[in-house]
Amino acid sequence: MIDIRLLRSEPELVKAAMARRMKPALLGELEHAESLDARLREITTERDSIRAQVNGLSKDVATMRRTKDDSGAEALMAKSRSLGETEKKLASEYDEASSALREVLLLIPNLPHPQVSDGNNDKDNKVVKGPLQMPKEFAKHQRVPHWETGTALGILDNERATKISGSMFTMQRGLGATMARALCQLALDRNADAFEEIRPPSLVLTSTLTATGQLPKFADDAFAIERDDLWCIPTAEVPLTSLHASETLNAQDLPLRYMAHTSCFRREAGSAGRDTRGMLRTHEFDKVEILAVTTAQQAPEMLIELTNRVEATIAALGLPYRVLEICTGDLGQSHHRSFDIEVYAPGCDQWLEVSSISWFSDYQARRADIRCKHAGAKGSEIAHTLNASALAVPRVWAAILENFRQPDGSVVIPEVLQPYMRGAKVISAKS
RNA sequence: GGAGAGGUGCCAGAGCGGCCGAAUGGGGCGCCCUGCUAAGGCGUUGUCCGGGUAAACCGGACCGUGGGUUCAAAUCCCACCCUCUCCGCCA
Repeated sequence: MIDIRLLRSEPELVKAAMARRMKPALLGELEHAESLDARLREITTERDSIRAQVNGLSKDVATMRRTKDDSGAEALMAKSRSLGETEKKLASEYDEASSALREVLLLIPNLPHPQVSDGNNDKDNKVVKGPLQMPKEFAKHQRVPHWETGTALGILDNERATKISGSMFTMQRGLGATMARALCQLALDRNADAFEEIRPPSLVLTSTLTATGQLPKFADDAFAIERDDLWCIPTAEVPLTSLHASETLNAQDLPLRYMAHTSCFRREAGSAGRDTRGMLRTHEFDKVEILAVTTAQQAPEMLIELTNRVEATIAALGLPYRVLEICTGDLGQSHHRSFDIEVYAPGCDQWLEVSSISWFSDYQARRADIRCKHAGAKGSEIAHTLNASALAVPRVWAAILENFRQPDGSVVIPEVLQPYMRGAKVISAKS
C-alpha cells in the first residue's frame, strides 16, 4: 500500500509519480482514495467526539451511583443512550468507509523510484549491463531447443509429467533431476554467508498472499485450495515477507536476510499458448529466493547487493547474460524499482528472464505491518523489503542444455555444479 | 478428530462491570549512593489513529480475533483462532 498520508499531503506529487506508470485509470483511483480518506476522517472526528462524551457521562454515572444520586444517574444514562444511537450509526459509516478505502488502496500500485526510466511496456526496458559471456557466434549444435536435447538424453520427461498432472507441468529425470537440485544447492551455498536459510510453508493464508501484493488483484494467477481457505505460494517471497508481519523490529537488527528453496506454483492464467513447449513456463517450478528486510536508508545499497549476488551466480555458471532495468510501464504492482537478469538460450533463440531483483520500498511492509524502531527514537516507521530470485531452476536448466550442448549431443555440466552432481561432468545419452 | 486447561504490557503474573492503560515482581532507561563491582534508594518506562507547524498537550482505540449485552466490558454472553496436556491417528 502507498502511504495515505503522503497522498493526503502531497496529492499532486503522488499523481505525477503514478502517471509515469502509463495507466490513466490510476488517477481516478487515487482521487477516489483521497475522497474516501477525507470522508473517513470526518466520520472519525465526529465518532470520537461522541465517544468522548459517552465516556465522560459514564464516569459521571459512576460518581453519582457512589453518592446515591440515582435520579441524576438515570438522566445521564438516558442522555448517553441517545448518544449511543448516533455513535452506532457513525460506527457503521466508519466501517463502510474504512473498508472501502482499504479496498481501493489495495489496488493502487507502488510509486516508481524517481530514477526508474519512463516507458510503456517491456520493450522499453533498458539493458544496463552486458551482454556478457556471449560467444562471438553460436555453433549449430547449440541451436537445439532444450526440450529436444532433454528428451533425447532421457533427462526430461514432459510427456509423462503431462500424463500425471496435465499440461504445463515438467519432470526431470536422472542427471536432469540431479542438476535441478544441484542448481538450488549452489544458489543456497553461494548466499549462505549472509542469508539465513528458511524452509517455509508452501500453503499460506489469504492475508499472507495479500501482504506481498498478489491479492486481491491477481487472484487468478494463484492456485487456491478453497476448501481450506489456503493458497499455494507463487514464490518464497510470499512466506518470507510475512515472516515478520505485525512485528516491530529494532532498526539495529536490520537488515534481516533470508533465503529459501521452495516449489513455486503459478496458474499462468492469461498466458495460454505462450512458451508451452519446454520448461520456460510451467505451473510448478523450483526456485531459491533471497530476501531482505531493511530500513529505508539501507534499501538502495541492498538492491545493489542482491543484484550483484544474482549476477555472480549466473556468471559462475558460464551462461551468456545481461541486466535490464525495468521501466515504469513494466514495473510490477508492488515494485518500486527492479532489475531483471536474462540469460540467452541459443536453442530457442530467446533471452530468458531468470531473475527479478526488486525493491518494494515500504509497499509490502505496510500491507504486512512490518515496522522498525530506531533506538531512542519515538514511534516507529514502516520497514522496506527487497527480494530476488537467487536462482530459478527451469530456465537456467534449459539455458545450460542449450549453451553447453556438444557436437555429439551430450551436455557439459558447468564446473560449479559438478560438486553437486555425484562426480558427473557430462550428461550423455544412455547407450 | 475427541476431552480438558489457558491466551493480559519487554518477561513473569494479579485483576471486584465503573476509581484499570491496567497491581506487583523482574528487565530496560535516568539519577543518587559507591574506590570498582555487587547490593541498595528514588524516579521513569507501551503501541496505533486523529487533531496540533512542532514540542507540550487534547481526543479516540488497543488485555488472542470478531460479534453481542450495558450509560459503562480486560472483567458478562456467543463464535472463531492459537497454545499446552491427555486420548486417537500418522511421516
